[in-house]
Amino acid sequence: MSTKTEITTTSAGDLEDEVLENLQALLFSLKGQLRHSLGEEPLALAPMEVRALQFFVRHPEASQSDLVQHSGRDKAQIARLIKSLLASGHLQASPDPEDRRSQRLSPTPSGLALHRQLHQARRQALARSLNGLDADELGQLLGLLKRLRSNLAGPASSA
Amino acid sequence: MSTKTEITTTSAGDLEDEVLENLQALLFSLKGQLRHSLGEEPLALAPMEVRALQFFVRHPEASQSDLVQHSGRDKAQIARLIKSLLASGHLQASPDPEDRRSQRLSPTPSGLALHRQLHQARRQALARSLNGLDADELGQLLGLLKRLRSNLAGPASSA
DNA sequence: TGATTTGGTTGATATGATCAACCAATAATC
DNA sequence: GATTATTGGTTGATCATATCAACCAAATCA
Repeated sequence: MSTKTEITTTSAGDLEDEVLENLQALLFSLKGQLRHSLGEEPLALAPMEVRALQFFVRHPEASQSDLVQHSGRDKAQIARLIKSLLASGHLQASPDPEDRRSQRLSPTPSGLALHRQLHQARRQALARSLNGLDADELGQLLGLLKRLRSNLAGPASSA
Repeated sequence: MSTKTEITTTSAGDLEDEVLENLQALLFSLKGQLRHSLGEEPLALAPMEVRALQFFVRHPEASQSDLVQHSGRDKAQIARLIKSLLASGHLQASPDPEDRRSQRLSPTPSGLALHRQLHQARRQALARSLNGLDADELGQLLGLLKRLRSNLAGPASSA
């Protein structure tokens, strides 16, 4: 496997650049692969809806703002995702007894069923990309990714 | 499959799931960080335009379809990116002597200058996320990412 | 009580991405 | 050489993702 990519003509920082590009390319491919595994037939849910649903499967009775915090996404986006999931009947809402502004969200049976199905398919796609990695390497990868994330988690520099 | 490590607490696939989520979250944060580093002031170029420009800095005189192949993106998207870069004067086109349908694209001086500037800022953002990783770990990460990518590179299963 | 914060909604808009239809030049075939 | 298929590129339509700002009403603080 002579990944002689290039003759390290310039500076060492190019390695870092490569990390970025590989991350981007990998996620792009993975996205395609997911779509492929999940939806030969037109899938009912957009990817972000799937992820939102997943969150409420894992954290039933959570609120909308819980998801906002957990995901870091804009609350407007989350609001629309949830609206759509409620409309499609994959999520159900019950009033929060402690705060009348807010609702507690949980998957409906059909939401759960769909989630299980999607989960399966996602595993397949994922497994394909992780093919050939042993547990050690998987752990390494995960550890590295988490470190990168935590490096960024702090204050946004001057903000 | 080498299903030798079945003893895990929940199921082994959860680790894989975590990889996906960390990838997605990392790239999301990185995107935000990039925007932060690059454009306190409203940046002239959209992220994908930056990447397209980068390609032609690295491969001057390449054609539009070269970028399509290299990036795996839809040719319509590429066409619009290039159109915009030509309009903003960061790319210039010269006719391909061997094929009158196609043009050879290169960065203009201003394109080059902008690219250098963006490259700097990107390095900063990137450096932040890679903070604390030594060369070894960086190499590991890169190697792992490339392996994942190549796992997906093949034919899309049955399609 | 009034001021501020918080949970959520909505509108506007930019970007990213995909699909399909199409044109013109080229390459392939007979 | 005429016919056909392929290729490089363009355009339109449409969807998904994302961000920002304005806003409302319930909740909390002072």
